[in-house]
Amino acid sequence: MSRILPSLNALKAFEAAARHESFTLAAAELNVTHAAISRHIRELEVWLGTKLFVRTGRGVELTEKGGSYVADITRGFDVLAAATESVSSRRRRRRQQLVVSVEPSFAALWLVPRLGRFTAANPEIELVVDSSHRLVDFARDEADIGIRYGRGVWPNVASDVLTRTNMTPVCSPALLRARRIREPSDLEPGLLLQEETRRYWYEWLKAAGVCDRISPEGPTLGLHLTIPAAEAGQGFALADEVIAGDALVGGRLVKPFAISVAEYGYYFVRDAARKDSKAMAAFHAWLKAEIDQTVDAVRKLAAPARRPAVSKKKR
Amino acid sequence: MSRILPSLNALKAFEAAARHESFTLAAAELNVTHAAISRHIRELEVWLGTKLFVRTGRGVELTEKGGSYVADITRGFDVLAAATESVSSRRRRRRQQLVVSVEPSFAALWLVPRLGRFTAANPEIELVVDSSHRLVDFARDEADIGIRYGRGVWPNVASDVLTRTNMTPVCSPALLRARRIREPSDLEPGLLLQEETRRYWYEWLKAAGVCDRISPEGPTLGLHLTIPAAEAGQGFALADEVIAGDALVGGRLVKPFAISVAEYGYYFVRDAARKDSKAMAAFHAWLKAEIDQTVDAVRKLAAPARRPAVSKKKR
DNA sequence: GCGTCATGTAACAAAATCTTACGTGTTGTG
DNA sequence: CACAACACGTAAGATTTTGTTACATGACGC
Repeated sequence: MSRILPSLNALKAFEAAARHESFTLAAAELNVTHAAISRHIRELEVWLGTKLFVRTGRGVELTEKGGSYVADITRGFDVLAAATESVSSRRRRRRQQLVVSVEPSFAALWLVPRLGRFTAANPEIELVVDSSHRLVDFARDEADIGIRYGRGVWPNVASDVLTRTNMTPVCSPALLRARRIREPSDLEPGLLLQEETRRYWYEWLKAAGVCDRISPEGPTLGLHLTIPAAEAGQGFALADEVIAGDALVGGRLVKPFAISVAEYGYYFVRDAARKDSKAMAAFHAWLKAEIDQTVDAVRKLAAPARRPAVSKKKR
Repeated sequence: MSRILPSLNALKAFEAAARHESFTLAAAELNVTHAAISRHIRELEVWLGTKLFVRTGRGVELTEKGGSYVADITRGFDVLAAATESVSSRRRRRRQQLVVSVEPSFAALWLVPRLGRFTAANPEIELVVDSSHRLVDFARDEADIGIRYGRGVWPNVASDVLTRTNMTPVCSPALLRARRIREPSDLEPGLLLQEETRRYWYEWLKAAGVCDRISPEGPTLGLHLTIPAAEAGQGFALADEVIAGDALVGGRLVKPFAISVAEYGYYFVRDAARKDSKAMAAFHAWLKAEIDQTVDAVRKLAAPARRPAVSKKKR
């Protein structure tokens, strides 16, 4: 049989774009920009003399021919992949290790429940989660990247915002009903669950206009405990859409007030002097998508004003 | 399924090398140098962590794993190719046209009988054979390339030697026996079949040391007729291993003398100012291989001293 | 013993692919 | 209805991948 094939890289791009019906998502999966996918698809369509996608408003849909083509080439790629997997003797040892330094609360409450999705999509990357309170020192630590909560400006590192957050108290619905709390001034100091630092509570109480009258006096727990404690009805925890996202969406926590401190966010932190590996880029893309999904889900619960998406800094 | 694949270009290189069990032949098929194939194979072996070939003395053999891998990926490529062929609406119109200017004799006696092999291997190239006696003028003619017989030095064109040849008389075995011809001086002038020019006969007769006594007086035919006439026993035609190759190998013609003029050859002629297209490169590679095959077959009939292979000029 | 052949590979060149930056049109939201 | 956000399109330049050249090495044939 004649073996005329277009660029196989273009075929990969097409298969991913067809599966997602999105150039943007295909780009994220293949760790390239949407421009690269767009270019591959265009050239493939010219080469074949066949339209593969119809460009709808903000997206694309497969044409009939595109649909049958992707069904067929998917089988071809599956055959190649199965053959490759069965002959490869170093596939596991080929796995790249990626050491991620995260705060324990973020690890426990958000990252670890989601890691299965990352590792399933990226079996070639061996993720190592390094729980640490302190900012990673890339010159000394083993970590490749860090995820940190804060203002995003730290010395000697580059940081990309993953999402900006609104820091506000959360509590269980039962506690809210039982204590008849309607205003910040209704808060009882002994119910304000504390982390290691009072700083954040002071900031919020000030934003609420009650910092001169109320000071947190609840038990001091780690953040990874304040949220479950709040879920158990033991008080109010300061939290944000990410860290409390699952509990908020699940109805185990609610936000009693609209007042929030919008100054902090989650940041993807890396060594400014170092080129991103493919694994780092893959993790970053996955992480961003997952965090965005969490935040969107929370923001749909009660519609506060939409905040503009923060554009990505240069890598 | 996990979809981890090595470089698909490397897979293509591997498949061709495995099919030929030769990096050199795979390179010719894919229009690259053997170095590119070697590099792809090495990187594929590293990536997989598996040896695909055993390097024997002057060649390679597939390992067991290599053999099963190529069997599997060939199916994958076949699926991709079949899918591509069924969806493509412009495959024929995608065919590149390649206009080749050749001398009528070469066309009739050598090229046309072989063209099927080229077009079968390169269905995407539409070959146009332009028979012409004169050297192609690339500024005026439609031709992309030319094939010419001569010394290889022409103005305004670049030429690559396809093969150097030995010009010598050929005749049918029956004629040889009937006329008891053992020496050049035994030749009868009326049996020396002529083309448009006597030049070549004079050169050969001089090399044979009989030019002062013998002059060609046979009928004047075109070269595309002198060979069949010689096959029919009507006389001696001046020919070479290429043009008379099929008849020599088939036993319809023989070379009565070892004396030959080695000054001429077949040349691949192209516009020096123009970059080769893939089609041109493909045709050149195919042509060279076919001509070499013809010449080798003739030279095996009666083993004259091996002539050194002429190295390829810079493209 | 020497010439030829096939593969190996470093260094450099060429081609392919990707990114950036901006544009365009559609959609969603206030 | 206006404006912000989103997804795709594409030119120009940057980066990566692939190919070529030139030479090396070892095996094979004469």
